[in-house]
Amino acid sequence: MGLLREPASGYDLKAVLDHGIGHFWAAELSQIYPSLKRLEQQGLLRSRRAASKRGPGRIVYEITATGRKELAAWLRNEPQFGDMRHTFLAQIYLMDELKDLPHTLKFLEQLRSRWAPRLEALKNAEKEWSWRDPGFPDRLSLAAFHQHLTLRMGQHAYQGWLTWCEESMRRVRARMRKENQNGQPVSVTAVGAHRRRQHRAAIVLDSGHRSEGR
Amino acid sequence: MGLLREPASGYDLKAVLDHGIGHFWAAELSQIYPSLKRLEQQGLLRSRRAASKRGPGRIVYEITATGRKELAAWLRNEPQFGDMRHTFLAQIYLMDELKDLPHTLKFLEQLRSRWAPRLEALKNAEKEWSWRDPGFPDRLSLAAFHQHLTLRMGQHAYQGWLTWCEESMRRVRARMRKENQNGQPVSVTAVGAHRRRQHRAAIVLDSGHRSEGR
DNA sequence: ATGACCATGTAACACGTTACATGATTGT
DNA sequence: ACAATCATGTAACGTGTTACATGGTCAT
Repeated sequence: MGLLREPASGYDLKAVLDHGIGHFWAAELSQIYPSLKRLEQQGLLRSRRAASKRGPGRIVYEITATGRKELAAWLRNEPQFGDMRHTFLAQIYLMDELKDLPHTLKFLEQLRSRWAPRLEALKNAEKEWSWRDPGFPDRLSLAAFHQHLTLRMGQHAYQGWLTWCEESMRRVRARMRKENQNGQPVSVTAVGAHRRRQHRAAIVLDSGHRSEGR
Repeated sequence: MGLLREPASGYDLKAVLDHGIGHFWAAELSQIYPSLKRLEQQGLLRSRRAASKRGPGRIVYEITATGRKELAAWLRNEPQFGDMRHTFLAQIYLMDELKDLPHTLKFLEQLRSRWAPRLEALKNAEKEWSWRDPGFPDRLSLAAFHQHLTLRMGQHAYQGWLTWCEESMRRVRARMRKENQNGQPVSVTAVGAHRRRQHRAAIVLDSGHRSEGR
């Protein structure tokens, strides 16, 4: 709920989630539909039937007064931080196991080629917005203003990651050059040996071998 | 698994997760222990008993040859991206509902005061590392090199978020000034008056009500 | 003696995903 | 005819969290 201050069906919601705010929230239809039903039963949403051009009848939900109260209370809560379990970082963390810097480099390139287009997409979204909205950056409606804040967050996040990617790729390349010159692997100090004993947990394998994270 | 290239107990693992690499991976003991057992049964880990100064006997696990093969295979997979469900962004996205820019500002301050110390912690970790390791940035062991990459990622990520925080706070303040000039209502909220109920109110659907993200 | 830390585990529950199931309409 | 899109749902499964259960050692 919360997206339902304007009426929408479960299907609509999925579209918003995928295209509008995909960079910080996602959900599957199989999760959305039961949730809508439960929230309606709790009196936080109300629904009505509506026709549809193609396909079966839609069920359009909207937030109730009670729902708004709940929503406001939730918004006044302290910020809630998710768990950020960045699997690809765990992969890099352990990637020395492969002793294969070219692979590390390739891996970083893959990260870049995922994020770069997403950053572009967010920038384009902003640009298009600025065209169609006359009071773009400074005279947005309150709702649009808050939405724009989250859009900017996405940009800063992707930008940071991409900067890191470039830095890392430079460093990996430098290290590869050095290895080639010496003809020797570089390892001098076993950092893990003194204080920074860092091990990597079972969790990595628990997460299974799925190749794509959305 | 994967952290177990050097032997460690479940308890050790938890400590590493919390202190060493908390910025991209977390797990609870109640998840770790069963996982270790299962992975041992699958032949990916082996265990032995060990004494402990305080408390009961430890069970120390270590990766097997089979486990290393699995690990290498996993590392050669494509990067796996988690879902990044940033609840706090959803809160901001919907925060226009409150019509209370001072609250938005306070919220952003809370974000900053969470991230700023974490960025500092990562910078300090790097600085201490540079002291105790003579070949710090350029002559690290292969393992340490990869670990350092992930450390840098944490820094870039927090840095990006903080930059966004500052930008956003500037914009919110500017908007507040403008509202004051125009004589438009700046909703006055009794800051202390709200009870901080734990809410399962959920933004879009029902994201739970965890108050802290680690 | 009290609390902090070491150390291992189980049970119930919440959450999310994939796969399955159904069926209409529109464009090629 | 076939694929894509609209539209709603259920079932099985896997993973992760909280709460519960147990008990030893060390410092104050």
